[in-house]
Amino acid sequence: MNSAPDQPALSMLIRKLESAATLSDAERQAVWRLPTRIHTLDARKNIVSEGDQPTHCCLILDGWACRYVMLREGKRQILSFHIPGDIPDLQSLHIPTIDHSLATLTKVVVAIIPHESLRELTARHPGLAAAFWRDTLLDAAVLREWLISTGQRLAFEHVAHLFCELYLRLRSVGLAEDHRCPMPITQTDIADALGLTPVHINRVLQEMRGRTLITLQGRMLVIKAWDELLRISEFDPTYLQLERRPDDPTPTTRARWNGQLRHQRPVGLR
Amino acid sequence: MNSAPDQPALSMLIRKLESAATLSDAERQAVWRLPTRIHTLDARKNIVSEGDQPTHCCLILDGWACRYVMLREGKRQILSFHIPGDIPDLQSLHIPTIDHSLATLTKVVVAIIPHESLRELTARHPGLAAAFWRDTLLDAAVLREWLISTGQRLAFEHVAHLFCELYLRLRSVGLAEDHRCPMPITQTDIADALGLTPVHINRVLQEMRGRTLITLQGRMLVIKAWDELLRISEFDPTYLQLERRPDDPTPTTRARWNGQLRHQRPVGLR
DNA sequence: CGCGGAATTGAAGGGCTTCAATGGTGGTGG
DNA sequence: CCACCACCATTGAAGCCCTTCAATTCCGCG
Repeated sequence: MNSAPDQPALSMLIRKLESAATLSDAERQAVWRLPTRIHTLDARKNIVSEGDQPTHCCLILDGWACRYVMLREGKRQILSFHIPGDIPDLQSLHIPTIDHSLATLTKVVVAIIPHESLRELTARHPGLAAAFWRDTLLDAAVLREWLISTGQRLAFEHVAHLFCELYLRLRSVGLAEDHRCPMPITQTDIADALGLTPVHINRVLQEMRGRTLITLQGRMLVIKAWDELLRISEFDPTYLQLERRPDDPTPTTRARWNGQLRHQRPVGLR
Repeated sequence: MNSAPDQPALSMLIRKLESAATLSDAERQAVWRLPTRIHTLDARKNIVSEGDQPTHCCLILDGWACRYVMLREGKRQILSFHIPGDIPDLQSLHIPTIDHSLATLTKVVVAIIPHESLRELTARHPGLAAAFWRDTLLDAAVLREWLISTGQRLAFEHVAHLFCELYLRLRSVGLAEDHRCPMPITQTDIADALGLTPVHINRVLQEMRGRTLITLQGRMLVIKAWDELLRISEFDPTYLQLERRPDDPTPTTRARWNGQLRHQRPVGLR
């Protein structure tokens, strides 16, 4: 682990914050003055552990990380995957004791920012506070979609949904294109994220390959049938709040059924 | 549906915000000046629908609500339950298009607050912005715990965990005591929240009654074996960030296994 | 008192798990 | 540069948790 001052970290942060709001010059410069330290971490090391009371947040500059908890009998639930541009522990700014662990999946480069500085920054600049707040809200939106998948989708649909999400998130930070993206995680990681077993994930991937939906080898995912994958997983990108591109799925045709299809009414609906 | 000016609504809001932070007099008075309108809604009506772009937030004053989405074939996933004191659509303040519906489960009384007023309030008072932000972070913490349950726990454990959570949340706003609380939802609602079928929920409840863990009748839950329910569900209240009481489970004895129990290391751990 | 939603029960089946073993592969060191 | 060795991926068989389908009973409410 080394540490040094840095600027690219802050330009990545500013790009992130400006993805939704437009920052004033004063705000941008205030971010620019944030003190950061760069750290490089090996793969599969905890960044923050459950029960910790962090004094810093970390901005991922390179590599993948994940939130997770361990349960009895060694069961692990991965709660989220994090890629460059993410601030996975931003919440620790307002919730002192962290209720899950944060760990690297690959070798990771992070920028460390003191809570103190972020508190001062957001207190002085409401626009920045809103931008950071929004970032944690998007994080929750992804979490909701994971709950939907885990609760309602079959393993095949769930894996498809995860791949769609990760591809779009990676593309939005310039790390994917042409339906190809890095996928530097194991089948066991995917299993623990989806609440399934590695054995079953393996069988699902076999079938995806067999149906020529994807290829996945050498830590690289290629989606060969994007539209099909979207359809199978009922993927609607609205929750990611990304700018749309020509070949993207149209948020207006959200593949969810808003009709009354159960024998009991589906909670209200008008 | 009726509507009228109100003050009890704001006192409930202030109590909520002060549960963590301490507000200054100026902040408290600023909240006090928020314009609110009171509405009464029938049971099982949508408050906000997926795709809407709300211009107001709603503070629940009485009754229960839930977030949910509909999937193909009439499948429904409930994403959260909401009780008095909650602001289930606070996120709409910074995420324009809502990606799920919000509906009443019982007859509900809400206070409606314009986004405009909340934006002005949080822009002027960073402490209040932080308090509202924190509220959405706690919401996400509950969501994470639901994902853990759905991904890793058996139906029996999952139901137990839900009951523990709801009891503590209700008690924290004065709506429960002595291990008894209202539970005005159907077994189908529980099933859709847990990603299970009503039939199976019914069987789980049968067994819970048979083992004298709970009684559940007339929309009232009585937990007859609190400690046992905590143990079974590996319930750790840390994520709720509530003040502790004498008979509460101790956050320090979090029942999660932080040892290395898998044949592959559980992501890091130093 | 009768209606409709909710709860309950039984039987059969399916998606996924568990257990156990084998095959593959990338990274490291000699 | 190649060989070794964890770790990861893959495969098969048996079993279980939960689902599906279909009645039937219970219960709150007008």
